[in-house]
Amino acid sequence: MGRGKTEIKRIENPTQRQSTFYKRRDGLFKKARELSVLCDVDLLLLLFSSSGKIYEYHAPSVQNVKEFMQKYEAATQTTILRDFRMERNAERAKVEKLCELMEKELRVMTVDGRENYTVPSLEVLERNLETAMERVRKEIEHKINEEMNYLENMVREKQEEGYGLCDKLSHVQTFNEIAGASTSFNHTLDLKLGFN
Amino acid sequence: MGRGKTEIKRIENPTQRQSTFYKRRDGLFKKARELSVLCDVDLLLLLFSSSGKIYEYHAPSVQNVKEFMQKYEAATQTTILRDFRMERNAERAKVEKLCELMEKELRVMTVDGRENYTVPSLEVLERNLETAMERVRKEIEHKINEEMNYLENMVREKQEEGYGLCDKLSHVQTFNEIAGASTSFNHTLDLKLGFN
DNA sequence: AACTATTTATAAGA
DNA sequence: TTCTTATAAATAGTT
Repeated sequence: MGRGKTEIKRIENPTQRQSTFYKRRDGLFKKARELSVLCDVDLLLLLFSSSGKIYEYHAPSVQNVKEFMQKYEAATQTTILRDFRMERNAERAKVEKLCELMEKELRVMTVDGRENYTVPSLEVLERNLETAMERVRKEIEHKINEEMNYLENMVREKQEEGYGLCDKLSHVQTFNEIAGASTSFNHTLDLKLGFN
Repeated sequence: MGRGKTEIKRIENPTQRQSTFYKRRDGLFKKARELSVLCDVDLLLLLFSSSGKIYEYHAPSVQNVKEFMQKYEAATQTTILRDFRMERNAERAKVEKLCELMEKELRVMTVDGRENYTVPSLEVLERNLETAMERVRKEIEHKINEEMNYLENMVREKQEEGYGLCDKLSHVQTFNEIAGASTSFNHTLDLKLGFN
């Protein structure tokens, strides 16, 4: 229609293309609306102009694009949305399996009633528990040693402070009472703190 | 167009509606194709006839409906597909947290080096391990008792079979050698099987 | 599905 | 983008 027949191929002149786009876009949307109304048709029309602008029409019976796409998916058995669900379900299954394994391991470790043990598995468990117990005891020993060291260092520091104090004292003493008392003072401090 | 103006409202006559549907559907698809080709437009047209049949057209530049919807989603910042992803991510986070907790519990239970224990927590762990160990030993005892009982029953059954055999034997004996031998025979059998 | 009178869409020009 | 208008295209009513 119009003053000359047009071949259906890309219009290279950008101005002309843009002009044609406006006219035909409006025409298409009008036709879409008429069809959906006249013939009771659920219809979705989405388009991006070459400049990237988006235009959409959906039939009055269609609430929104998402709803329409869900209907489309259901009708075509395709995977517009479903593959996300499948992906998710696969992931969930994998994770559930992992959880189950960990749960079971925990149940076994804590020897609750629900597990069905065999004598050999119980013996393995007993050995594992013994190993764990050993580790715990070593760890406790280690921690206590650590604390001891820390306390020792504390005491040493205090002791050094003490020495400084004693030096001062001995200094004072050498002036007041003549030397010899400071070393024995330090020895008694060592004994009180439990070092030797 | 056509021999009379048509008001744009639902055609109530089903035959006429169906006829109009075919004609206008073809027209719409043709217009859609022409627009997408002439003006270099990404376009998707989906429709359901009132009978539920689905028809679709997408521009040559569009590979498939899913691809187009992803573009649409990106352009509109809406959530046709994304809410599934969000849902999935939320779920994943929840599950990961649970896994982490269980992993940690397992690490604590097995006393591996990565955990940072305090002395009181180690003492709690030691007590738990002791409890578990007790349970394991009780379970072993229980299992062994179960097995013992099973074996005892087996033996008792065998013994009863043995009695049956002896009865038959004694019956034969009474005919062949006169009564008296069968009871002593059974006593020796009892002794061989270890009962008394 | 096909025909065709008539309406409608739109190409070119402003 | 929008209007105009000559003309091409679509289609309503009919067969």
